[in-house]
Amino acid sequence: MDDIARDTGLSAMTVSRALRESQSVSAATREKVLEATQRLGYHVDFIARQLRAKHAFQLGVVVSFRGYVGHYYFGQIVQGMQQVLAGTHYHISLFDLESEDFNDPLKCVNLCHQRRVGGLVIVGPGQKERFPKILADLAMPLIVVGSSLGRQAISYVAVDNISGARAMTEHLLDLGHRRIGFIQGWREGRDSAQREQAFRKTLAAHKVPVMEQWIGPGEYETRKAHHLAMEWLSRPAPPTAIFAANDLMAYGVIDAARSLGLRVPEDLSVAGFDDLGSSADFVPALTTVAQPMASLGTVAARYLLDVLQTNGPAAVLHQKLPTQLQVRSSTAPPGKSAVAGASKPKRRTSRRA
Amino acid sequence: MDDIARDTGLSAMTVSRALRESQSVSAATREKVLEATQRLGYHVDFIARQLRAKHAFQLGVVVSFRGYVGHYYFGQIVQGMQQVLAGTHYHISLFDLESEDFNDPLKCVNLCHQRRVGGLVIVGPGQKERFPKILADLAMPLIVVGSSLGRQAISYVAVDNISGARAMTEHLLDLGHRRIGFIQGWREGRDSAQREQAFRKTLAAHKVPVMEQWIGPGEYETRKAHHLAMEWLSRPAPPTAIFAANDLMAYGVIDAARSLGLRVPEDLSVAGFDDLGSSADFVPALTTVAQPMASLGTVAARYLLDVLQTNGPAAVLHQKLPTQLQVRSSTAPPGKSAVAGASKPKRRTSRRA
DNA sequence: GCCAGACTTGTTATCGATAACATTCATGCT
DNA sequence: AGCATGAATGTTATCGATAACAAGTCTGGC
Repeated sequence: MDDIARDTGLSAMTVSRALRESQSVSAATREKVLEATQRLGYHVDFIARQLRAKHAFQLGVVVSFRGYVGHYYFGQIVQGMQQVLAGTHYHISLFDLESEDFNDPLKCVNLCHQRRVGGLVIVGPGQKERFPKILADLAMPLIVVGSSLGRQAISYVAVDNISGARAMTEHLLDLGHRRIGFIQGWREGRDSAQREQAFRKTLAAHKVPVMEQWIGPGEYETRKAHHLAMEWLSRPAPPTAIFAANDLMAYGVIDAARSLGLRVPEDLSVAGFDDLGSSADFVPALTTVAQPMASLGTVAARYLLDVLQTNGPAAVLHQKLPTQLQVRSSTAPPGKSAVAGASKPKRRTSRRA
Repeated sequence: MDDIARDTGLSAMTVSRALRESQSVSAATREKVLEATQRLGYHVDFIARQLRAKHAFQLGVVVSFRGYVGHYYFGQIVQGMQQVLAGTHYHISLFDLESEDFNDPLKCVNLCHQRRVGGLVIVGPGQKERFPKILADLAMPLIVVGSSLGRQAISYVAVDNISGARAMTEHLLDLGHRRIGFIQGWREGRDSAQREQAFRKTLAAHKVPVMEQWIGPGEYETRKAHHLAMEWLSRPAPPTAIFAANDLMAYGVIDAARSLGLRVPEDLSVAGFDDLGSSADFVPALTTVAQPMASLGTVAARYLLDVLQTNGPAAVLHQKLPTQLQVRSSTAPPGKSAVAGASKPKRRTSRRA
């Protein structure tokens, strides 16, 4: 600030230049300025810089606080973003979908302009329908994370549910399973539907019949999946494998199997989707499809930064990140005994962790 | 902006006033201004307002992205903060403990001044040692969330581990348990130590001997607790109840009991600490100590807002929030059979959810 | 009829950094 | 010598909102 200028006998302008540009300031002057800056403990005021630059060096993350911030994924995504932003001047600002009323495009625009947010990351399910219209009003780089939006002119980065579910289904088929159940997630979200479709198509491609009685809703909830699995497994001739649309439901299935005296994976193979942090430590360790959540954040942040730097017309990014099949201890070839039903008691063995 | 002023034939000042103050502007004028504001799609520029007000209407959340953002609690705390901030103009900005180098007090001050952060919320373990010094340099309201700092002149809000662990221990004693194990969390953190101390003291107060062989380290990890419980439970005369310092470890204990053919809670009572979202849905539903994580955020945000509004010298807040005992299905009076050991197979019953 | 006091609106200066333009000074060329 | 060139620095204006102060208007009371 002016103190530095006075201290060094220079003008504020020169100080400003010395602190930013490498050209057009003599080495001796820069030296002096830097020294004084250190000594007086000066630091640029971002707000003022932002006002002049019409730019706040901020990326907004729009998220449902009520429904999603407590979620495991949210932190992962933010962490991925931060990795990209660490080297830059950019920061992350959180916007609450509920309290800000992002349903109203006008308010949304207001807020972003008010805060001079450089770009927006929309996180979480259920946003896809309303954001197209908002974007039209919003001359702002924007990317939706976690939902694939189809062919719309909005950028998104999502996880490739289809290849992930296909890989898992093939894994179960390769093990020899032919009687496979599938537990669905939310009906509203596209993710679960894609996983289910991939499951069905992969079975069909391998000429394995799809058993409609073993496809049912679990809403991504442990408890609902538990109930469903109890039903399936306590009837005669139950499935030999169950593929749940997320890990939490897989936990529920495993628990149901146990309370019926079935061993996992000997009597029933169970597969999930997500690879939650706890899934590797679960007993038995869960076979699942790992979602690259941090990478979602990384890609989103990098995209916005790119767009902001080129400041040309924003290229639309439609990216699906590959999943990774994590084969652990909850899946195995089907045992002969399982066909007989669930009532027969078995000897219990300790499981590999 | 000026457009509004021109449109309404008023001065920018009057427009500014009409949009903020309820006094000192005539109703007719305000009407006109608001109408024009709507029509022209105007919105105040926060950056400019901030520059003038020397104040950014932001609370910084300092958190270890690497270690804590993915954690379940983080979202809860942020959610709690947002509840308080929803009615205000304040927003949440995230600062990464790692990439910002908050170890260096100078850099920390710089950053906060640069961003004009109004107050700081420090989240996560392990901050207590270094922040005192930083605070001295930092003329900024600050509160540490989740760690009790003892008698230092830094505000904190934390969970009352001691009363929580005492309540749980008394619950187990009330049920009739006398052979109770305890699984510790991280050695470094104070939380686990406090829970353990409360456990020991409560036993002592009830003249129940503390069994050192049934107190062991679990590091808050499911798997480690699983191993430890396997060891304890496969020996003769095992404990009839195990109190784990967090829920994840309780899951591990329940799993260990099951793989040894023990029923929970009939043969072994298991208690946790945290009340994770999944714990109520776990089968059996977990008896645990609920931590008011969202309240931590709420209290922290409210404290900072208070301090910022009074702008007098900040009163130091040392608050411990009460926990709540959640009695569910994983604890019960000790069965007679448990004393005999773990090898005898039992009939399996379905459990209450 | 005139003025105190309340009410409403306008003017100027400011927050701090910096873009755009102006100025100074030294060097090298004809 | 005289002037063009360019490097280094200084001046002014600006981003947009608003605090502080100024001024104008209206009311009622003497």
